[in-house]
Amino acid sequence: MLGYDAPDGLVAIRLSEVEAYRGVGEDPGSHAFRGRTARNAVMFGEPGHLYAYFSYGMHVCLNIVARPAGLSSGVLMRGATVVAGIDLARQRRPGVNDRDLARGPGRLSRALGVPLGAGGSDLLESPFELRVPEAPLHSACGPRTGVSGDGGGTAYPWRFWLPGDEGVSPYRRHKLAAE
DNA sequence: ACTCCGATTGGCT
DNA sequence: GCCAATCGGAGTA
Repeated sequence: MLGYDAPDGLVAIRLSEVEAYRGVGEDPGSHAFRGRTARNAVMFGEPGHLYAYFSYGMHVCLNIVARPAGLSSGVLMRGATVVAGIDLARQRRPGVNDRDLARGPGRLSRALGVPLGAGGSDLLESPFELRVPEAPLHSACGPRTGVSGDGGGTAYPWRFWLPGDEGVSPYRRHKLAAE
């Protein structure tokens, strides 16, 4: 579960789907593959911090840094259900079904109200709250969505989701590398 | 300086 | 199913 206490109120979500990205030279699908830049610097920093990036000119996507500082990594939060502050989440996403409030990476950041500028924040400190499930979850894994080129195929089956969970994002075929 | 394009979404056919 | 929206980063010159 991840909560964010924004100036206008608190929303918390329960994650249903994530994608893992490794780092320099290891993972062609990773923003860190070609080395450290100003944009991806957070991926090289402390685990538990927030790597936020801006995509398609309109969306903010949120990642949790997972590996020790000096390496590089990110876990993209792709799908979730709202478990607290649902009225506020509805305000932030007018006209959207409750199920769809956080079901997708761009939707998720909007429902939580996390701005791009929050990138680099420690998710273990206020105004964030990150909690891990008490018992292990049964998850499925498969190819990552939307990743083009070599990083998208079955060589990197690092999309993880909870089968049947309503917070899993709608399936989209990833772009396959040439065969 | 200039071009290409994306870890997407929502609206329209 | 198809496609426009929208803009910063990264690669090239």
